Amino acid sequence: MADQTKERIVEAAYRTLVRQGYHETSMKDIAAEAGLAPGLAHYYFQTKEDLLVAAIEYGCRLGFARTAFELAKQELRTYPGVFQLTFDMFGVGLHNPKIAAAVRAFIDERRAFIARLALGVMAGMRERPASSADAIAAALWGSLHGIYLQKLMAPAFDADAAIDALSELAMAFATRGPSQMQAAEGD
Amino acid sequence: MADQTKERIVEAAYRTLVRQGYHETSMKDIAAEAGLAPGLAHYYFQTKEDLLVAAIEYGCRLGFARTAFELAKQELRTYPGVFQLTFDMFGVGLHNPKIAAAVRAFIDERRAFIARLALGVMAGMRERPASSADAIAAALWGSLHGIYLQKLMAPAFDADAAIDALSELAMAFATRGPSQMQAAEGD
Amino acid sequence: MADQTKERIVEAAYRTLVRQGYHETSMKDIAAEAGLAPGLAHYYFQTKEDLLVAAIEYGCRLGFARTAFELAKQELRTYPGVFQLTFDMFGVGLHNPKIAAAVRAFIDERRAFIARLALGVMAGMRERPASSADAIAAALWGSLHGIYLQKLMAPAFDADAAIDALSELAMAFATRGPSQMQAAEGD
Amino acid sequence: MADQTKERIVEAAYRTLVRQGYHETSMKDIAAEAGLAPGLAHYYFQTKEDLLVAAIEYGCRLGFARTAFELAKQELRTYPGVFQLTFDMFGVGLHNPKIAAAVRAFIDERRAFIARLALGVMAGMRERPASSADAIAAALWGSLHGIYLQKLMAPAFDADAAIDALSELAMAFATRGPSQMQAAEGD
DNA sequence: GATGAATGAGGATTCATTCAT
DNA sequence: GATGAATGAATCCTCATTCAT
Repeated sequence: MADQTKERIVEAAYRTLVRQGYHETSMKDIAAEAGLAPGLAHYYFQTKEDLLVAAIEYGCRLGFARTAFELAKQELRTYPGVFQLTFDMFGVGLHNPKIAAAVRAFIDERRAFIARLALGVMAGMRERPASSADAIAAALWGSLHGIYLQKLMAPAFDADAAIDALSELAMAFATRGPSQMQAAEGD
Repeated sequence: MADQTKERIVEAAYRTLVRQGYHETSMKDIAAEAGLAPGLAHYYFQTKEDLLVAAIEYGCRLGFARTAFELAKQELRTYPGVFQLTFDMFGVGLHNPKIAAAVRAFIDERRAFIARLALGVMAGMRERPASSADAIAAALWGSLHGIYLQKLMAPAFDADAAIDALSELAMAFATRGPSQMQAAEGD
Repeated sequence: MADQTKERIVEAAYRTLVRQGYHETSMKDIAAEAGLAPGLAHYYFQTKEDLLVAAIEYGCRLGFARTAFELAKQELRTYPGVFQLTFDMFGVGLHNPKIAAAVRAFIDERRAFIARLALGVMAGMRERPASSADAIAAALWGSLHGIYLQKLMAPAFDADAAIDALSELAMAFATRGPSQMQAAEGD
Repeated sequence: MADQTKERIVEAAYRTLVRQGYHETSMKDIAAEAGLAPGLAHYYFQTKEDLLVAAIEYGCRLGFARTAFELAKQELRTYPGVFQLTFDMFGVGLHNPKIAAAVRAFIDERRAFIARLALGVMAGMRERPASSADAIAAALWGSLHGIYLQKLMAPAFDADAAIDALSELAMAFATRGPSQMQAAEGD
């Protein structure tokens, strides 16, 4: 029962945070969304920060665990809330170490996943790329999130087209023959 | 004198916002940083939002107007404050239309710049890419900002390597011969 | 306990408002008068306006429910605070719809009471007056409050004498025979 | 030229005060309405209070100097602003001696006028009234202003009917024969 | 475990007033 | 006389947090 209540608070916090953002969400708002007394949130979570960390984790549990570019498009459509909250948290994390840690963990987890994909692709490449799988993963992660960001800021933005373009870039990279430049040199 | 004072406030606002973030920065803080009376900030800017918009613009004026990937690396090193503030603003803009507009303007301006670069590159390509210059610009903008983001969240993160990787991706794309896949098919 | 506290705040608000007037009374003043924390007044009343409306109602509860002219004199002596607050509120209500509503309700209630009296008197009159009971009630209400007003503005003003004069007017009206003018004409 | 500017400020103050009320009107508002610099009002009037007193006097100069009940009705229609400002000032004057003095002067002037009317009427009465001309004037002044007040608070209120009723009362008084009650007794 | 009243510090904003130009 | 920038105190209101019940 205790655990159920705690979960209820976290869920309510997640919903409210996605809707209103960190600074516009009061503990009272969260308690009200959960249908509980204002003081109770503080029984389970010492501070607002602690509750926020839990809410981020909850948001991560919700989505995430897909594959490649095609899935990225679905992801954005299916769990827009996760991204909204994530970006909101980036801002907070910039000035708040506790939140920063939670956000960092989230970034790392996601990038590790993409790094595994990158390693798989690189394994099949004729020519070793100069960049490490890690750096490539970072670039791809960054690209995807930069696209999500643009979509959030301007809902009319064509995120699918951007992801397709990114995919084209990545495919050109993965499937390139002997570098054209070198080829030209070797000519 | 009036304009000087206004500028002084904007500068102070910029510094304070970069250091502490929007919600942790009070108008009083800004006035103190500028060495002026608390009420004065409101004399020049009706609301905190208005001052923030001016600070964003100031931040933009500060940096920006470079060229390609190599310059991106320098940019990040030279004006990390701009990016920090920008990401902070993303978070605020998610829930605040006035800020959102300022951020959107900033995104658009930068992406247009990259789109011009992309067009230049595409002009030299043997094979027309399936994606539009705009979509490619969006993908690249996203990629760069995603990388900046990771750098901000984890200062140990090797942004240069990630940008190099991205550059490799982009070069592979720009210089690819007849698509390998097609080539293979055509074999 | 909650209700008691709320009542305590309203009482304190009433006392302070009577003493200092709406605009010279801060929420902090009221809380201090009640011996409570500054934030508490806002816990029970969302805005200063809301608390003011409650204070007006409280002031009304305090006095009011008497009979005729003789009682009006006592009223003024016994509850001068109610009238002071009322007139203060007229001023505020002139520019503030929420307060205006409260004041209006107060006016209507009092006038309805006087209208009942007027109806009783008129029932006993030989000659139907040209004016409606309502208009007469309005005139009498106005008269009494106009007198209160003069008393407030100049404490030396002889309100009793003015009420006596009004009473004489009203009695002359209530007890008049066939109009003298008509009588003279008819002679 | 100096006098013209001063007058311009007073006029602007009057208009603004009527529109917005004392506490919602800032010195800046008044200066803006006059099309002058914010600091200038303080050159001619040491404090906001002083300017307000001048504005009240100006308002009085504007209207006022009519005759009896029929004129009272016109007055209300012709100069509603004066009354609005007057009542607003009553509220302020309740807590501000300087304003109170201005308001008191205004009351006295008006009542003296009505007292002269009352004396004239009483001179023609067969039977000396028990009340003094002064007390009667006070009652009538009160009545008229009470009616104005109701009109201001509820524009739909039929002030004309109320003034007619008051007129009927007064006429009954002025034209009564030997008091009915006494007459009855004496029967 | 749960409630919600109570606390008090802090924030944005307004404004009468002053003063150098 | 006139300007408008500058001051800083004061106001309403919000909210994380505590605590008695």
